[in-house]
Amino acid sequence: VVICTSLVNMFAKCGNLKQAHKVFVQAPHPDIVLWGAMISGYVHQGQDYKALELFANMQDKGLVPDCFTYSCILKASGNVTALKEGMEIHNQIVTQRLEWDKVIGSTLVIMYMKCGTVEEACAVFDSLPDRDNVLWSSMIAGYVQHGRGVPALELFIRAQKDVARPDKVMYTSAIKACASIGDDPSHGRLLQEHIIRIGLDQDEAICNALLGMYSNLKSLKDAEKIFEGMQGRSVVSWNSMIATYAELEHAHLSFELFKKMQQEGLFID
RNA sequence: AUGCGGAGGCCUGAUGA
Repeated sequence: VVICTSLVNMFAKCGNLKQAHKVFVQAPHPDIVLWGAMISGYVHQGQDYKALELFANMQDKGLVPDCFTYSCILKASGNVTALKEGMEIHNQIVTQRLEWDKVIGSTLVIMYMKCGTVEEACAVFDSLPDRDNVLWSSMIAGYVQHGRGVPALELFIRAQKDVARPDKVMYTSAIKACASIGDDPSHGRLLQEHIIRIGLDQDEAICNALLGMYSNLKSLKDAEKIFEGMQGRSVVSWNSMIATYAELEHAHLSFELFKKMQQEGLFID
């Protein structure tokens, strides 16, 4: 069954769900890990309803979910905004006393945020004693998605004091928060200065996020500065800059950059 | 024993509200 689990995982992650399922149904002595691999596979491939269905089947067979299965299924519930199912699963988690698990905690927050229930997400967040980078950034990103940039930034400030070392993802979440705050670039500039100070200013994801931020803030000059200051520009950065020109009504510059991109021999997708 | 089968947050983009 261990080998089969590994095979299910491999086939599913490669996108071959048929083959994964075939191994899954033939596996001897199916256990919770095997089911977890299959459920995870469906979620990975965006088949969230299939995953929920499988989760129900698993419980009908008398198998008790563990942290891994719960985190997968909460992700699936969030993806399809199945709030009712998500809350039922949450209750079940509490009865099993697994609600303090780190991964469970952040997937609960993500699920509630995706379902539009910010209050529920906050309640979970507040109840957790240990908050890591993932939890904080999930929370910040959730607020941003609901257009609440100011509270998102306030969270970021708290997060910086709470966490040992804020990581890249946390900074990109904070950048997005700044981007979502109207047309006021001051927060964004301060954050950028900080990012330069800690030496993260050549990280590609960070640069792309900053570029996008200045684009949102309609500050073309700043966006160009970021783009030009980048060492390794990927297709993403080019697309970002081209889109920025287009959005800020510089169709000509947008096209010029597109041509330049082709000259540099980059793949256009 | 944070290792030896499965789990969590991040970068641009599509004709449109």
